[in-house]
Amino acid sequence: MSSSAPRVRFAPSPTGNVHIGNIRVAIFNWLFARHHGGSFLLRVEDTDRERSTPEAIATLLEALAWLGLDYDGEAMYQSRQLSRHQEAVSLMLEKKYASRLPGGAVVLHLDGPLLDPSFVSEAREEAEMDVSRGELNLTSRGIDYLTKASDGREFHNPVSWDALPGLRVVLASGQEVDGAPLRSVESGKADDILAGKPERLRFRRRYVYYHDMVLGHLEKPLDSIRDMVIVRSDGSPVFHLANVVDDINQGISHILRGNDHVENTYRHLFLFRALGAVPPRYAHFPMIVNSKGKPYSKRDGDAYVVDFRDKGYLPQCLFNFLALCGWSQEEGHEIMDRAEMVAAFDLDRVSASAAQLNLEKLVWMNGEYLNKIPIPELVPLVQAALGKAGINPGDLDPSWLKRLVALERDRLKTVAEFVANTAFFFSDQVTYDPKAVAKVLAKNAGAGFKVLAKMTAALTDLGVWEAKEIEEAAVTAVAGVFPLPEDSPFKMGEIAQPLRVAITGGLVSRGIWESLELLGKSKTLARLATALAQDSQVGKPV
RNA sequence: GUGCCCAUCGUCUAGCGGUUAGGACAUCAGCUUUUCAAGCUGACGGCCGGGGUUCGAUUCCCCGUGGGCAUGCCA
Repeated sequence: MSSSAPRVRFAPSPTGNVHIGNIRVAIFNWLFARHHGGSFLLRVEDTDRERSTPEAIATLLEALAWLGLDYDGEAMYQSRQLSRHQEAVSLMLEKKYASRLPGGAVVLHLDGPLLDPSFVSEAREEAEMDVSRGELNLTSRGIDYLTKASDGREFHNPVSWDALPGLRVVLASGQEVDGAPLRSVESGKADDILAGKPERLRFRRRYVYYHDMVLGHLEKPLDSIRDMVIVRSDGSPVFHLANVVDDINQGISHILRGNDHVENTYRHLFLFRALGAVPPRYAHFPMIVNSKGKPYSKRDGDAYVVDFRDKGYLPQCLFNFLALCGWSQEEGHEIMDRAEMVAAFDLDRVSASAAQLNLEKLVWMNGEYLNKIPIPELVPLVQAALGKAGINPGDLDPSWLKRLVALERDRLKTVAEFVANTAFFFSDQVTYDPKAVAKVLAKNAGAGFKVLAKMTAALTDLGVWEAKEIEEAAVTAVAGVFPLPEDSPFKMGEIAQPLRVAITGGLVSRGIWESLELLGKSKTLARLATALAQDSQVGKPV
């Protein structure tokens, strides 16, 4: 094991949308590299010509940049590595590790010298294989037997002789015979055995194994791993080949990826061996599943990185949240900036079980981030969100917008929410919530309307249009005194709420006096008039 | 069919043989309040089942069960 700085990579295939499960893998790779002072490389696996468009690649790079996942050096493009892939195939063909099938495809045989003791065990315990469900055929390198699944599908199971040490065959008669003659068909004894209808094969099991930095010691019976096609009939390299060759060429020391690749690992080990390379160390992360506990599919639209951006989540928050999906600290620290995460990141603390996204917690966390973000940082985000909502931020007075952002920020959960919360500032067409009108204005024979009527004159005459003055004028006009005494027949809610409904149309907003100040005198008065005009509607549904 | 992986409150998780099983989000209640929130305080809520091993299992082993993945000339 080398003690030099690790080199890890993120190797997505650009499909036009970056899934959060993938981006979390990128985050873990990035964290691992930065924690150890290593390199985080990017490899774009763009061999799927149809899906790998320049736009798809741009989307990918944009997502990485948005989350601050800076990669070291130039990105490698898999589609440009074809000659390297071909060289690798020639080498394996030449060394007889692989052979060309009649159709032109190339297959790597997991037997012979490739069974390196560093990842393939010696024969161990006795094992048995049921071959009674289908026919048993002999091949040049081993056997091939058929199995049938309950749904009727048939599976070919080619197994090399090397995977069946000490082979014995149990015949239909119950008799157990030496399986060695099967290897030398010429002896004629193989026919005898096959004629005896083999039911079970007995042998001593060998295992392919490796140490996973998350899952621990992992192994899989050699007889359950099939030879692998590395080049298709049309001459193109398959994923496994390209992936491994590129990893070798990029000098990757640690492969950190999703759980769904565990099975591939057992086979990739052979590829590294066949190419004379030392395999990297591996770590496999659990998957992220949807609210039903199932893996995200293309239909779970919520799961794309851009969706989270569009919904108004902060990149630093999504980064933090995703990092916490499967990784945790013993002390339970959750809100962490990048430096803290880099310092604390440790594969030993990565969970092995699947994580379901707790979207409500993401909203909460985004609020935590938003409440602390400096105003100057939030303003541009708000401007973008407003722009998307059809409000030209260029038309707004910058200092006014700054004050509005300051007013909103403390309780904001997402940037997108800002637009909804402040809609009444940007449109004179106030939409009255019927329930709010009924509850606050119309109730008690229009008590709310009366309150509005009382304060209208006072506000009209008000000279200094600032929150404090507005409050004083309004309260005095309604209650006759200011500040409101404890024993006043008026509650603050009875004064503020009608005003809030009149101005915003609803029951919820930030501080009403501050809101009025920002809205301005003339608009405030205009809305009071509009609201008062609804008085004739009392008793009717609005 | 075969193989591999996983399993603690509703969700994310801490726990690495002995704990009143801890925290966060959500929920509920109380306080506070200028509505709604926020905030504060508290409550509710969990070791998938069965066998072992052990003086003692959430923890270790085995068997189930459930979920996921693989078994592609997809990536």
